Amino acid sequence: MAREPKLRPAAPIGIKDIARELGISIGTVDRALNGKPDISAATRARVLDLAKQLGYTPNLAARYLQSRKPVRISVHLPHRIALFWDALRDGIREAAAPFAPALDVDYRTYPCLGDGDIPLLEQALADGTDGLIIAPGNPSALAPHLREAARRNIPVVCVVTDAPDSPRLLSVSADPFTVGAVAGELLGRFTAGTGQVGFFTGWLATQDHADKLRGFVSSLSASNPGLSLGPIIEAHDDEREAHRRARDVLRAHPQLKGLYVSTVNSMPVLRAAEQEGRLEGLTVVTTDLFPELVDWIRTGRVAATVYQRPLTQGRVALQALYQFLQRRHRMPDSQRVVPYVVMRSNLDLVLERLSVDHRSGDGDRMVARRPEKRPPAAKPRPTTRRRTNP
Amino acid sequence: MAREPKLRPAAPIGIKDIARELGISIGTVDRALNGKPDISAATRARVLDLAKQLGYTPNLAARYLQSRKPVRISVHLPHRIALFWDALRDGIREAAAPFAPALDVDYRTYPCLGDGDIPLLEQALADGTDGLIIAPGNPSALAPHLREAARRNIPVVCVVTDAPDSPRLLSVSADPFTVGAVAGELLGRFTAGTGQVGFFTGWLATQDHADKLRGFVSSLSASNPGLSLGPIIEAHDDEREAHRRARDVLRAHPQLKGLYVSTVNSMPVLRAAEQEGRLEGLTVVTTDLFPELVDWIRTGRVAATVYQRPLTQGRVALQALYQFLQRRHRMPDSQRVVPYVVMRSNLDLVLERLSVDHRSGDGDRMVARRPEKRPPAAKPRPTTRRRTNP
DNA sequence: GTTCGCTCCGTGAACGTTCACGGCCAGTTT
DNA sequence: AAACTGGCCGTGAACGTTCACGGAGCGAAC
Repeated sequence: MAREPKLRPAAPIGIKDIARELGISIGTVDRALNGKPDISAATRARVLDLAKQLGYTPNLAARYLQSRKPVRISVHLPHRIALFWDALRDGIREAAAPFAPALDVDYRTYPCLGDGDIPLLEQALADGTDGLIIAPGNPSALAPHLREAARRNIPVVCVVTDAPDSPRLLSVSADPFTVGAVAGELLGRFTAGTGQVGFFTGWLATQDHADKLRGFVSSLSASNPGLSLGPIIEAHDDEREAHRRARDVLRAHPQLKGLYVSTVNSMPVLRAAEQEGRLEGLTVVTTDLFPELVDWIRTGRVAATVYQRPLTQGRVALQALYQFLQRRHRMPDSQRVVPYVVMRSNLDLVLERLSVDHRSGDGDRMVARRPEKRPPAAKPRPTTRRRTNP
Repeated sequence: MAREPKLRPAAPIGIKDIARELGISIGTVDRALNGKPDISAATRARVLDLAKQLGYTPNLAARYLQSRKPVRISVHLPHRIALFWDALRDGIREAAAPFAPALDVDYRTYPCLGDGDIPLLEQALADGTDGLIIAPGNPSALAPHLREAARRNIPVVCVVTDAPDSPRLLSVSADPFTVGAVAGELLGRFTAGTGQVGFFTGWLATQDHADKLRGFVSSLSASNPGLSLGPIIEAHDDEREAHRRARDVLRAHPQLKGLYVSTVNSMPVLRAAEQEGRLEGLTVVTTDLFPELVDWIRTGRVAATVYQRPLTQGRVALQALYQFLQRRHRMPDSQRVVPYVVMRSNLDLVLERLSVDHRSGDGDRMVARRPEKRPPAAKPRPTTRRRTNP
């Protein structure tokens, strides 16, 4: 354990080792390994065999040094809701940075989920790209193009949403069932007594939203037998509709104990509850995080929000894709991100992490907006320190 | 937007561009840039100037290709508590994998936090290492060695614990104040009515534990004015002592409403509560996650646990260190990881992530132990899918 | 004046790949 | 028989660095 001169990994075997062993030239080995023409099937097989047997792994440094074209990854994401998708793009950017300049990511944006992604995908396939990161809004319409990508050996990673019936390398998402289940458990444990809770969603026909509802139901009464699911409201991503329906529902259910707003934009519902003077008696849990919500959490009007961590989703997606492109490493085909439970006590920490990722850009997205007004639960200050245990 | 042949980044300038510009040889430029001897101060300055002016960045691929010695990072972590530190090591391993074989991590283990790390550090400095990841158990005793490392330009990253008064590149930790605050908020919101809650810790003299207490206090009554902090128990990381003290405290405080166990090993306290028949009336929040705890959460006997995410801490630490070693990129000197709130509803998802990281090894750490007995809240099954919104 | 030593600098060979080029040998066409 | 074709393969130059070697210049010691 003391000296041990850290024995060299015995010079990993390279292309020329294979050539020497087989008595052929390195050019031929190159052709065999990279699936190029101008080589007989027999020698190709021999090379491939020996390469596998010897455990050959290409030296990526040398490869990049030679043909200095970087790996190209196309990222196709919607514009709306900007805050969410921008964070996702940031996560990708952050994860891609260490690999520059061997990796070249280009971002393309289309207006709205499921609307305009197909032409972009066609174009990327035409222009030639090495890998794709997309958010399939309409999996069935996308399917033929994904099959085409698979045929051409272009790996595709799905983020946030999934296209489970199409060929794709893997999908990254905050498991919607768990997101709903966490919201249900929080609401169940936060709310004392008996009664009903309301569930706001976008479209129930949407897979993700339906999963959230199932998760929510599965844990709500398990956590608090006194609670049951009351009204289920589809807001259709429309501010005015959401506000109107929220108001109506609150009036129709004066006994409502809690709300789970699972749509991206929870503000209309929150404002309606406030205007109806119902906030006192309601426990509210929302989804995701945006500037307007920060203050509601800080003041406790929203008890908690379940954050789907777009930044992390982006990072995981890019890393998985790049690892596959470089060394054909294949991860489990469903990477599920653990959602954050964000409450008043950890809000600042979450926001800190969010703003940190903006060294390169605009910088003022979530945090700067609300300076240091409410002292966010006393900053830690140094005291005596001795030893520490996790 | 359509054609755009993705203009090449105009061939990043290299060592020979500088040489040509200055009318000297690449060997000299190399000596200047890498601080080697055998070069006059004048030419060195000229080269350094021009390099900065031209924005020269070394081609890492070429560098690695040539002098194929990898970057060496030494990781010094305790053995106990194995589960926690092993997970941390796994996080490092996982993050280091993409950079192999240009990165060579060697792990050294000492028995217990703060006990035996110093000789290891001395040895690593003597053997020559490019960077260090450590968990400073006793910052003041470590200080001179950290200064020595700084003098030799060897960057040091602290994980889990910190040595804020010594020079170090940065520290990664789950902010203990927030960990305590989250526990306090959960306990406050989970517990109805009025009364006292107990706080179990290791040593209050420990910085981290004291911070957790402060965080806990700051959010407990803010979340539930009816609750106040009752007994504070130091268990000194001793199973028997913890069990005995827990029993005594429970008997002395028959009205206790809740418990927060902030020590690594919460089992003695939990078992004492069970034996005393007090579990029904107690809301229990713990810290971190280990196999024995899984069942307690699943059955609801433990309401939630605040998980400090050693895996993520390891990943962040390694990435920060490697980025600094390669390109001198410097991140904020305090990387704070957002702790997970783990409850019954997301327990399986967290465990899934944990077990996934064991492709390479033993594999059966947390998950395999408890197969599929209790159906963990209905797996999602496919239904109709149309479009999706985050 | 030769030898030695020292400082500073240029030279060229690696490192593991990729790729364009050209060569050889079969078989087929003029 | 010469010329052409196409399949298969070897050759060698790059890619941007690092590093060992050696040489030019210059002053000091013999």
